[in-house]
Formats: sequence, C-alpha cells, structure tokens
Amino acid sequence: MVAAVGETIQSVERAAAILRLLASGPRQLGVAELARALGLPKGTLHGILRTLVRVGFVEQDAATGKYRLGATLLHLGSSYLDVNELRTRSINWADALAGRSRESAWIGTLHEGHVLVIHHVFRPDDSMQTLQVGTYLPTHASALGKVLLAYDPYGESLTAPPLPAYTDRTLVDTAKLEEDLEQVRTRGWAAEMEELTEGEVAIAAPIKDPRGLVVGAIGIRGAVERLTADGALTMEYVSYVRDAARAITRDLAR
Amino acid sequence: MVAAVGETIQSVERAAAILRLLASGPRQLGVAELARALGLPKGTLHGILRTLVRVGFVEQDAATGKYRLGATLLHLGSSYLDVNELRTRSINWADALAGRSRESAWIGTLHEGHVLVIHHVFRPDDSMQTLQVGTYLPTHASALGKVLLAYDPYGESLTAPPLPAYTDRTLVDTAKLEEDLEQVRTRGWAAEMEELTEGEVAIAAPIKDPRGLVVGAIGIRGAVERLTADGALTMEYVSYVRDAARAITRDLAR
DNA sequence: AAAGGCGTTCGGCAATGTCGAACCGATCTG
DNA sequence: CAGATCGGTTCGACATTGCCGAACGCCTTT
Repeated sequence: MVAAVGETIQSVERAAAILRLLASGPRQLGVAELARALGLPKGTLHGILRTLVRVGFVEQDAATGKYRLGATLLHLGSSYLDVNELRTRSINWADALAGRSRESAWIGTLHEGHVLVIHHVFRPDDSMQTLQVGTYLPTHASALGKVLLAYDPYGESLTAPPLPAYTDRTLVDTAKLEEDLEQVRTRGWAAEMEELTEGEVAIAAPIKDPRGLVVGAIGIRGAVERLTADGALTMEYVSYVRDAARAITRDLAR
Repeated sequence: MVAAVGETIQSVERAAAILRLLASGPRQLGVAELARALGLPKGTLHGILRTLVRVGFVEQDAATGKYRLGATLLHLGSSYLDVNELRTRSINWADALAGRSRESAWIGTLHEGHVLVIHHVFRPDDSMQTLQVGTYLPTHASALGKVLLAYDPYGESLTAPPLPAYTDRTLVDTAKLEEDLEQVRTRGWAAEMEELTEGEVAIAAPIKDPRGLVVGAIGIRGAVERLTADGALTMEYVSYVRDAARAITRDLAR
C-alpha cells in the first residue's frame, strides 16, 4: 500500500475509533453494530475489543455481551486534569469568581469543534447541581464558545452550518454569528442570552498564554433575572469575569 | 512465536501502557524515558505516540517535545460516567444523604486495587472544595475501601503488604485490618477514624446488585468534631449512610 | 423447527508494524 | 567555542503480527 506522510498505527487508530463510538451515546454497542459502523469485519473488531477489555478501557456486559466504556478511562480523564496547566492555575480564580458573583463559574477550551469544560464551580449555597467537567458545550451557543471562536487563529472552519438551535434565540445564521463574534473581539468579552437554555444567560472572557494566544475562556452562568436588568447584562458581573480572566492571564505569564 | 491463550493486540496494549505511565505522575514524559520504562525501541514508541497524538489521547509539548495526556481522555472519562448505571441510579440518593448529614457524600467502586470515586457531593454551604470524581482512594485507609474489601468475593489478594501509612492511625498491619473487616461484615458498615487524614472521619455502607453482590459503597466524610462524640461515631450518621445504601440497593433491584 | 441474530473462534496469508541504525537540533561541558 | 551527549525524529528491510472471512454455538424470534 502507498505510504501516506504521517504514518499511524492502524490498530491503535481503530481502537480509538471504537472508544469514540462508545462515548458518542449512552447505549452499549455490540460487535456487529461496531462492525457495521466502522465497515470492518467482526473478527477484527473482536480482537481489538478483547484487548481494550483487558486493559480496562472497555467493559463487557455479562448478560448481553455488549460493550461499554470502562472505569480506567475515568481515572485517565481525571489524571488529565492534574496535568492540565491552565486548569491548575485557574482553580483559585474560578473559586473567587464564583464567590464574588454568587453564580456558577466555568472554564473551557476549544477541542474538536466543541467547548470542553475543564473546570466548574457550583453556585454558592446550591449544592444540588451536577458537575459538568469533561462535557461539551456548543461553540456558537455558549459565552465560552463565542470567546474561543472569536479569538481562534484557525478561523471559522469549525463552525460549519447548519448550526443547531437550542432555543428560539440561538444564533443559527452564520452571518449573525460572525457579527456577534466581531463584537466580542472589539469589546473583549462575550455574552449569551438564553441561547442555550431558556431563562439562563452567561458571560465569558478570554484567557491568554504568554504569547498572547487565547488558550481558554472563563465565565459565569446564571438565571436571567439575577444577571440582567431591563434586558441588558449588569456590567458589574462583566467586570468580575474580565477581572478573573486577566488575573489568570497574568498568572500564566509568570 | 508461541500463541498465548487470550491473544491481545500488541500495539493496542502498548498504547494503553503508555497512557497508564503518563497518568501515573504529573510529569510529562519523553520518548526516551518511555522507551526505558517499557523496554522498547524508541522508534516503536514514537509510532504509537504519533497515533495517540493524532486521536487526541496524548498531547505533545511544543517547547520540549515531551508528551502528556490529551483532552479527549477527559471527555471519554465523563462519558463513562453517563453510562455507569450505579452512578446514575445513586446520584439522587447521594444528594439526599449529603443534605441530611450536612457532610460531603461519596460513592466508590473497587478498581485495580483502589477505590475509584465515581460520585462526590460537596458538603452543603461549603463550595470551595475540589471535586474528587475519578481519583483513587486507598482501600485499607478509607471507609469506602473497607466496605469494598470486606465484601470482595476475590478475597484479600488486593491488599498486598506493606500497607502505606497516611497518619499514625492508619491500619498497616494486615491482621489488624482483617479484624476490622470482619467487624465490617458483622455490622454491615465501615468506619475510618483519622486513618487517611488527621481530623477527618468517614462512614460507609455496601451497595448490592440484584444478586446480592457488592458493586459499590456509599458514605460520608467530615470533621471528627462533628461526626463523633466522646471518641465514638454518632450513630445517627451511621443510620443516614445505611439508609442511603439500602435505598440504592433497592433501586438497583427494580 | 427453521431462520436469523448475536458474540466468538480459528488458521492462512500478506499487509502491517516493529526494529535498529542513522539523523539533526538543542543543551551541556571541558 | 568545539566536542560530546542527550533529546525527538525519520527511514527502509524484514518477518512477525494481526487482519480477514468463513464457520461455530448459542440465543431469541417466527
């Protein structure tokens, strides 16, 4: 076979594809299903699955024989958080931001066309919330995502239409979104007004590395009644978010 | 080469070994370091690493060329939580337990000789805590771990001495530990009194699947002053924990 | 009772990935 | 400032590795 430039190891890439498929839905998948989805013989997949089970990346349902993700991945994921410099440097600032604003604080990075949440502080005095670390947010319908898109050096390639609508206020028109992103660039912060969930708004600002590249975003998210007045965001909250973003940026430069 | 019984795919297993090594410490590792640790040629490892980078499981430091875990693993780890039945079924009960006891609530499973934390609810009115989901607790020095060891069908093989000591009250003597586990089995719940962290105690009880096998443990953890009186655990807290464990067990049977 | 679905096993063939030596830049070091 | 050493990376030849497809046994469905 003709050799492409960046050779990769077939079986490892296939193993990764299996894991991605298993992660894409809450359902367990069988060998036959995976074989159809990937266009590979059942026997081939079985071999890879057997290995993935052995190393704990995948678990097999004893009753049905189907496969699901394994517990080792949870541990690897949490190990990633320990290594991630952006996260370790910004934890304290996120706590402070949540404390000052009395809203939940969020930190995210751009990853495969989504916003990957790498830190999340619950709203003070409201413990009954589920943690969102590791989940994806849509780039075009979240304040964090707008910041990351606006400052993305690779341009808009990630925002391929059609953009899904989550509420009737979601920006689904590429031109409208681009307009919004332009505003984000001039103002230096982003807003999201009930574009992802009815009744909730969010504010975010960019975190930059020592060379000035945007490597992440930090923001808050809360009920529209608390964060806005007369239909507009209360600027006090915006300043809290921007202060936190600048503080982390300064911290990364040391 | 002679074929072992359960054939596995070499390159996938090696890739997993690399990931485990990268997760074992906060340090980034280079190709040469990995080659020494695994006893493989540099070239071989480079090929696997290139593939792991391509699929996002590993990231390469632009400055030093060294490797660290990648963001895709964080997402896979959080996907695991969505699939995990024990966790989804017990979230509400853990919230209730934290609410009643006003302490942090924890759920864990046995995994590779450690307690893997699969859910964690912060102590009410105390948001400045870091989330521990995905981290390991020692089996012999945590209440969750003692429960899981006491009811582990595979016996004590996992508790290989020497047991590390975290405080001067940690049970490092295998005989003493076995005595404690026997008490856990007769009482139906476990305690841990400043054996992991000075000033903190914990209580845990077993969660069973429909066939009666222990598949996890739930418990609370808090300051010794709040949970004990005259050096002994306040039984009210024990009943909270056992109630929650029974409720989840009942829930799993449906 | 037959049919179709599933996960699993197996052996032959060649494509695949392994290996080791060579490469190149950066960083120590005398 | 040159030499040495260490780092990550590339490359091509070899044969081992792991792919493939057909066959198996089990289960549920018709």
